[in-house]
Amino acid sequence: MKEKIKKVVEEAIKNHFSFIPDFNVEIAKEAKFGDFATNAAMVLAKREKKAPKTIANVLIEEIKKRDDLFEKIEVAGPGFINLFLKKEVFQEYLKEIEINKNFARNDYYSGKKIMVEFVSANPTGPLHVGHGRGAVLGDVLSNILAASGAKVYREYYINDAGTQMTLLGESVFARYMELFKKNTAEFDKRYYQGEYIIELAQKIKDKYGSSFLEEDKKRLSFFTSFAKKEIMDGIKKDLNDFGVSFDNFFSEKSLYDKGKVQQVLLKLKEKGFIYEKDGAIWFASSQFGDDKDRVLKRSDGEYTYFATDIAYHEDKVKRDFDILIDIWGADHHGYVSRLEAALNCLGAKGKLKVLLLQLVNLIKGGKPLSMSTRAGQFTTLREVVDEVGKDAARFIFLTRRHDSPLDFDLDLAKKKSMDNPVYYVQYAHARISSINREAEKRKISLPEVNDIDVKLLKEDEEIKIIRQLSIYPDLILSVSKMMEPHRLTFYMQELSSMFHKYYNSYRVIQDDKPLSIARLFFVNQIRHVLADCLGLLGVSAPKEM
RNA sequence: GCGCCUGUAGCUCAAUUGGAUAGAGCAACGGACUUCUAAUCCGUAGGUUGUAGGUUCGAGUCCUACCAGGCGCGCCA
Repeated sequence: MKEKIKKVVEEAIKNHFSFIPDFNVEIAKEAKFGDFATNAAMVLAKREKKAPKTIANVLIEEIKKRDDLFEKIEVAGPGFINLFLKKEVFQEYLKEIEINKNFARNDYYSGKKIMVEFVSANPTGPLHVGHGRGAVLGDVLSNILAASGAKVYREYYINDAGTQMTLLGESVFARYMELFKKNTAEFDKRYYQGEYIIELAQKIKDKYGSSFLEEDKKRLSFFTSFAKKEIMDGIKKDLNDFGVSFDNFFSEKSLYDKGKVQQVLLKLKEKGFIYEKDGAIWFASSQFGDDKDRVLKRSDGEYTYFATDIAYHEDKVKRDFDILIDIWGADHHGYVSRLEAALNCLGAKGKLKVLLLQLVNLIKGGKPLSMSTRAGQFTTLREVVDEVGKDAARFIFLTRRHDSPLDFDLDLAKKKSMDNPVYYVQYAHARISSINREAEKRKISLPEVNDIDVKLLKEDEEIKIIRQLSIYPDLILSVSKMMEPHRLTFYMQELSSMFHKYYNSYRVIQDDKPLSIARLFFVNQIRHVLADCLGLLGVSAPKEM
């Protein structure tokens, strides 16, 4: 609806001025300011060197000439144009929601291929809550971009090469030896400490017995790959149970196996941005906006993580993606500029968009729980999901902007009351479903759309709710532009609140049958929007609670 | 020391991306179920938006400096 009004204003401007400025149409804060308001006149005022109110009056005349959407148009305050829509515009809008199943979709990213790379946790242990936040952000963002016409590809990058993997193998091996009482020394502090390492060792013992006690060159690589596969399977299961799926799991190791790392270094060298110093190989990233140059190959001959990451991102570019979205923990933010530098050098400037995730603090009994993967005292994603449920976990992860820290209150997430936003929203959906059941009981069913008398929906609350419904498509558009899915949860809380209020003041099913039908139709459009939005969030829309 | 993020009601957070009188929930108190689900709703209170300047018709939002907190600054990942 906002977009529609924006076009109307734009037409009016076109007719009188040679220039179309960047202006806003927004929902009015108060009833006396109408339904929507635009700042177009104020923005134009500067360029035209005229008073905003003069310009506003010109625009109003233009709008009135060509459109009959409006009941009243006024100039107010410093030069806002307040637009009062005719009630029937809103009333008719309900039919659009009902008929056009794609009413909340847009084509902003149409024709664009977008990769969203997220989670990408090292296969050295189970996912913790921080990964869960990234998983939901990536998953929902992907849904929204797809709703805006993009062809979205979800990928998980597996860091299955390098020292961490060796350490993982060694950790399991040490536990294995312990099971045979062969290792009297204390368990190395560098090793992964978690309980799951012992379980993996036990698994190997159960399956292969003592066959690894003898010295064997391939022994360690077996432990590494066994642990990696087991852990990765666990991660995939956790993600699956959390409603998060991927199109592809991309292996870092495969980059080495296919020689991609060497290739990309060669490419950078040909461009002349590689040099040797102190026995190491450096990339001149400072020439592309980074603070300083970075090492790609250490003096001991090992490639750095940065080197493989360049190779990986080059691979993404080659796969023809228009936009590359990476979701990282905020502790990696120092890494953004060097990767951007690399992509600039490779001719993919501006394609990368990194979203940084701040920490999740788990709160229980009013106190924070601390966590650290290495120390083995973390709360896993699975534990949280088992405790509060998938719906609550997903929803709460999206109640904050990604770059602000999130306090996740486990007690609150389980509470079945109005302070729990998940239930509040789901309850609205369930209540409408319940109204439907009551209607069915009384043999009231909805006729063809055109046989519904929407003019009966004339209460202020009804119009206000329809107005809120009408900006839902605009919300989807703006969320996909800004890449801020958390706005959806706020929108739904607001819409749910409006519905609950309405429910308490008006009866839907009653003696007046035409009115009952109109209102039944009305609340079901609320339900449609709630269900659509919950669907994008991957949260269920229950019919009863 | 340098860089990034954050700072809004007692608490947790919003604020349509520069718009009109900065809004919700929690916590406190009072009220509403013989009714389509009370997991709901209604009413009462709370503010120098960390501080000081600046930009303009207009600043919580943009710029500068400072204060406080978090994170990062390796030939680690």
